Amino acid sequence: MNPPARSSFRDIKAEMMRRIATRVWPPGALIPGEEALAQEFGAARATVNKAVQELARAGVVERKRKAGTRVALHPVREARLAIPIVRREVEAKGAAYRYLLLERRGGFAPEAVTERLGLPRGKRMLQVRCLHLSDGAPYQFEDRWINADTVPTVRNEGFRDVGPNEWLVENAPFSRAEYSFFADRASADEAKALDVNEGEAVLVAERATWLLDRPITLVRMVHPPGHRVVMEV
Amino acid sequence: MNPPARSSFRDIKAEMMRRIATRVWPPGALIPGEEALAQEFGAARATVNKAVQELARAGVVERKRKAGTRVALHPVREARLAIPIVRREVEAKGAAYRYLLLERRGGFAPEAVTERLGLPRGKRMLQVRCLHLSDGAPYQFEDRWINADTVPTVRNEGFRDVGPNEWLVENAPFSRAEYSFFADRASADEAKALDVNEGEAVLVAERATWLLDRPITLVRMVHPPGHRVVMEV
DNA sequence: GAGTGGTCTAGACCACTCA
DNA sequence: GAGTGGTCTAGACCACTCC
Repeated sequence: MNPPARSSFRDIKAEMMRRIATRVWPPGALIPGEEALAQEFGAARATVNKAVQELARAGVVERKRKAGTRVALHPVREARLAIPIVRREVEAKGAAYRYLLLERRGGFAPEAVTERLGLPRGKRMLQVRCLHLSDGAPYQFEDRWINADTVPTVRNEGFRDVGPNEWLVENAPFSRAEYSFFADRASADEAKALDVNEGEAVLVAERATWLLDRPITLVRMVHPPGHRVVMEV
Repeated sequence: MNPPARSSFRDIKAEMMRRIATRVWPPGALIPGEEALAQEFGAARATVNKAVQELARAGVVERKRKAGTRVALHPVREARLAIPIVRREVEAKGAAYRYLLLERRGGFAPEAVTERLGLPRGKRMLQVRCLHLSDGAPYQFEDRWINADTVPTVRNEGFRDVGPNEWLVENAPFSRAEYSFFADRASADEAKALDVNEGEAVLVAERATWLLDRPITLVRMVHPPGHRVVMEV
């Protein structure tokens, strides 16, 4: 008769989840309004609102003003990937991390780089190539172009002891990023650095970042064959 | 003097973001309590709370009772990837989708499959191999093993017109999934299906799903060279 | 013990959108 | 125009955790 005398928004959320999972509220169904739910659960509307908003954020329901809240027909599953600093990624696996600077030089960025970042052709940028090792074995080869206009202090950084990845996280927060994965064949340089055969299938992660509208960096991170990127769902 | 006369939690969040980005509140710093912020912004504490909670969820700040709220030292950036049905993925790009069943058969699953799913060796499963095309070109080759014990109705489904991906989404909700990416060389079968050379570098997505503790399916999805998985950050 | 965040309430006004 | 969700307020109690 009188369910939980006290309902927290978690209880309400859980009960709603249950009704959706057991098809008491089937996909596409219109569920009661916040006012009605508040009354049913004996809670304030704000409490119900918090519960339903979390369900909406998770993609379980869809909300529209005036139209009400519906159970999502095709719940959009979302995979999440934490993007740590490489050092932490290696250390999290219990392995010893080592960093090796291969090259640091200023020069004209290739058109592929400037175009990707929205910079003019022939722009001078800073290029850093380095290697990250896990227990002595190559873990990631990093080839990065940095826009010194956006991060002026980078001119004074040698990247001899600390990698550009870690340095940028501390010194150049980004507001926007584009991140993508693809498979590629290892170039001669990459093969040599990773100690694999040229042309081997490698996983490449590419990341471009901006601070507001100013491009910061474009990086190509190459992992040796067999490397897996694992995501949480 | 008096900034926004009316502060929404978005304004408050934005202003706090700005202070963190511009190092008014540097990494590791303790920021004012909710009460103080509420007074400063001329808002109720609940409003400030909502703003700060969103920053905490985004990993920008870390909160602890009694200890207060600190700017995160190493903001854990998170990339998100929507996992749509392949058909929708293709159609979203404005291309014409086509599905082609290559093979559907029952048989003993390889040990690699049963082990990955936590099933006994020599388990009989249903194997489905199919191809997804985008504007007539191979888009994804799918090689899937399904556990009919968890999804009995799958025995009556021929997968001639609708792909197992789409069918499972409608008929077998999963509660847990493991999702990973890696680069591989195209096998003979895969190369033939995707119309590329054998040994070419291909991007492989692998997904295993369970309903509670019962394994549902393990699928290997192979994309032709050049395919990019783009993530939001 | 005391301070801070976590949550709840009751009431209110607003904004969007459907009819 | 009217209904629904979005947000805000002022006040309150609680739970966790540091000291």
